[in-house]
Amino acid sequence: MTEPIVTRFAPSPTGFLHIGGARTALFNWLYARSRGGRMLLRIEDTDRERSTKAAIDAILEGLHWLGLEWDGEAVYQFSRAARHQEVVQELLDSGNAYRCYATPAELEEMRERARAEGRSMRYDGRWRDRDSSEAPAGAKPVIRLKAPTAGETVIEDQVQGRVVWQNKDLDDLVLLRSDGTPTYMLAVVVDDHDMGVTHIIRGDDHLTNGARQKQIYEALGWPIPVMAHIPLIHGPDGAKLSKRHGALGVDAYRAMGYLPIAMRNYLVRLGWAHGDQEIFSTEEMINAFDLPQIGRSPARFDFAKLESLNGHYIRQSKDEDLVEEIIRVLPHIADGAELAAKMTPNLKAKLIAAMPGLKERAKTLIELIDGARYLYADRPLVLEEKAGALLTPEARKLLASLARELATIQPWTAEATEQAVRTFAESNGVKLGAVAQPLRAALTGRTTSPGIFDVLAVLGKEESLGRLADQSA
RNA sequence: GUCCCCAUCGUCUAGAGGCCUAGGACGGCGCCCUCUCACGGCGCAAACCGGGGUUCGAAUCCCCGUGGGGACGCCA
Repeated sequence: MTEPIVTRFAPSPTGFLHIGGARTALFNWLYARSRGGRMLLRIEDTDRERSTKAAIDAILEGLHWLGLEWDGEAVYQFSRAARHQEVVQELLDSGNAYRCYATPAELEEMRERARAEGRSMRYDGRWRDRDSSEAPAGAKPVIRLKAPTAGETVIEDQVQGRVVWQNKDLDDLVLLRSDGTPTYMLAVVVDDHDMGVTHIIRGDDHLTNGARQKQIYEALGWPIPVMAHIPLIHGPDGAKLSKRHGALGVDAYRAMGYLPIAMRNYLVRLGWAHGDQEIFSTEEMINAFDLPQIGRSPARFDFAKLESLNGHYIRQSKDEDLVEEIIRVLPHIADGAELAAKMTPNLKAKLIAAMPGLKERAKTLIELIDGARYLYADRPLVLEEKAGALLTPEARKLLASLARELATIQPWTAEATEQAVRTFAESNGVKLGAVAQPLRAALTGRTTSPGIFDVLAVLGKEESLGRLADQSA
């Protein structure tokens, strides 16, 4: 038997869980689930200045919402500082690390000069072979890795393939800051090792870090995890994702009315494909997912496709489930409280009854809520501009006489009302649309509602006639 | 500047030397369905970045160019 797979998602809580992070989490989750392994969660909060509780909560909640559950307790990196320092001492003892007394100003000047002379801006190793006794009195050193200066560092990446760096191009990175706290580069290696992580799947902005981290693993004599660096997601314009396009927190996508299952389906197809298949159930995704099939070029974020997928899943959802989703999203959207306050069992039943007619034409939960407005809006109904235009004096007269016709209908069904309206239009010598459209406007206040016969059925005889009376008076 | 990665329709992608007059999906356009809007059905337009090789044969392999992207912090 092969060893169990352990993946991890390791966000830094300096902001919300953005779309790229969500995809990274999804890939880690899928990989672990597909091989019967585990996905761990580690919060990289060693930057005390920028890490916030709010960001941690947003990340945790975002993962929950997306249905990406991790295994075990979340690990907080900051709490492991003592262990990190212990490992650095080991490195110091084995001669794989050294104290560097160069000041920030000195380093800044060094980079400045390198830039001016067109050389790479690496640390030049000025304290690599100097003794601490040469240090200025009272100076607090950083600890740097004594990285190899010759040969090469190679990563056999599951996505990128074999990537080679000349060691002379890699400098001696800082392991411990002058205040004694560990840097990200060191903490990641120690934590991944201690947590038993076997596969590191992360954004390809970490590819160079991968090489540097491999040097730390080698200095420590630890086994190196399998790495997979996935391409970043770009905005519609091909540039780095900014707030303007897709770099919103996942909570923003929830607020826009997207379903978790649609998000997962959209995200998994960004940079990954399984033949021509577009729609994946979660189970299918898990079964088909693999690292080498991930493309190496960055993908652009496309709202239109996300929306199309979301529409697909809305249409496919059960009516009851959709109403539950609506209720669940209410606290997260503007004006949601208003509807939430009106959510009686009666309204809920009406919403469920209206779903079949509504879900065919909604791409988001928001559109669904909007389309159902005729069920919960205060009366008198406020008409949309276009709807108002439809209710000409002639149309109102027509509707008034239609109301008298409808009042005689015996079993109030969609079929019966349709028959009555058609007959009415015919006997008045007008097209069905000439009656149906003003009727929709009068009953729903809008022009693009569901089929008017569905509306009549859902509202019921009494309410339908009441509203007709309101608008045709 | 140095190092690294990438390059098929507008977008996501299929394609692992002949199956490609390059396939699917989203978007666009047209037609059908139809009480509106959608859904659904049918159809159309739309791509192998450029140049050299290798080969009987290249979207697929190699090199160069060009164009994108990422990394070069006592941030993560």
